[in-house]
Amino acid sequence: MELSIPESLPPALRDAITYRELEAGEVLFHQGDQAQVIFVVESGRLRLERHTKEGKMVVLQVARAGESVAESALFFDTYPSDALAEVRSRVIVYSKQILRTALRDYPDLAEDFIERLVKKTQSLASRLELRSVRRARDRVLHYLLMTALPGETTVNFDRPLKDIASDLGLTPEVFYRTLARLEREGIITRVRQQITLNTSAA
Amino acid sequence: MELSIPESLPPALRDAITYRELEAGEVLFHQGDQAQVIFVVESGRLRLERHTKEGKMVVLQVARAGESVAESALFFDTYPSDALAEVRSRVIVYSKQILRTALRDYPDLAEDFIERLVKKTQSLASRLELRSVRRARDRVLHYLLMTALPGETTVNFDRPLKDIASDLGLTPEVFYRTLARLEREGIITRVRQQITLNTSAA
DNA sequence: CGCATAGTTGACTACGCTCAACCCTGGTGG
DNA sequence: CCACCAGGGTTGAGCGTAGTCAACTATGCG
Repeated sequence: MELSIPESLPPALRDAITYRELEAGEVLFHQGDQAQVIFVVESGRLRLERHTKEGKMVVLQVARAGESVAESALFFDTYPSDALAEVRSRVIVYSKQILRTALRDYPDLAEDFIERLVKKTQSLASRLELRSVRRARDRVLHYLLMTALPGETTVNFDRPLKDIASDLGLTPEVFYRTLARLEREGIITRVRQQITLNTSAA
Repeated sequence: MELSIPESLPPALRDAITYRELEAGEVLFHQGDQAQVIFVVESGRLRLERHTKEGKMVVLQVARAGESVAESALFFDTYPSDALAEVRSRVIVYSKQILRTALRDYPDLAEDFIERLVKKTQSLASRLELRSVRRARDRVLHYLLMTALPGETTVNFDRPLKDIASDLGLTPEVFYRTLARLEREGIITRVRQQITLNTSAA
């Protein structure tokens, strides 16, 4: 029983599901909006971001197919961030009240939900760790190492580099420069949107 | 039924509880240690921190009485961070297997656990947002605003300022300087470990 | 073909880090 | 009771590096 697989869900919850299509760039919800529902990405890609009064922006999550979004709505009345589609996307919409009931009635579902949340906290903790690395060069390397699948040395980007830069908390200029420098130093090799780590990375 | 209140727990879980006392500075677990148990702080204060290879450190959480620690052990085999007591502390120790069973058997408990996790993700997201503010002055103000209880304008620190600085991702020197500057500008007032925001903060 | 957006590079600036010196406090022991 | 010490707190000076602004090229996409 998994939140992301409607067919696996109990009837009460399955029947309450609706869907929503989003064009690239379309906003799903805004920070502060009343939160009655939570979402799972069915296809495409959503970006959750927070904006500070000074105009700074942080990417909290990039949600791809199967990932859930706005679980915090279960315990809060409003959404804590903005969410928008980076590409044309389709999301599954779950009623908050019905989901809460289902979580109580179906231990499998609750377990799946808890696992999602635990992984989300892990992911956020990793990003926080990444941000603590000050030098752009080190941060980029750290990022590449954590992003490359275990055993792999190649990272493929399906989004513009400037978006990756903002994930990293760097300006695009600094990110480009840093990649160029790492390539000049022979530490990485770039082919289009694909980056390979050359040295035997620890 | 709350994880942090042993008396409220079902017998199977309540009987499996043990306790551990920690001196100030004592380590509860290290990053990478085998994770068989999770914890709730009964008294005192724990700090969870991650260390990068380059020697940088990030504080992931400061856990006080009632807060849970290392929930991720439920789904991972090892602890993802170090945990140590900042002051003499006492923690409740829960067996991971028994807790998992209890979460399936007791919806109230699962609900409490989910709520804890949701709040933790919120808290991590807030720290990430804080880190995205670059200027020390703005970051400190942001921090003071988010730390002051709603409606209040005063923040009391029960830990050394240098620890707060590291929470903020600033060196102690920069933090001291920034506080001094804000005080000179009349924006805050300091009395010992207590800081008051003067202006009508938005 | 033209426009929008991503990517790239240079030059300058701002600001946080580092190192270093010093003060102040509380605690310890002679 | 004082001397000493350790740690937190504070301030100064100089450096390194990420940010910013700006100009330009490359790459789609209508």
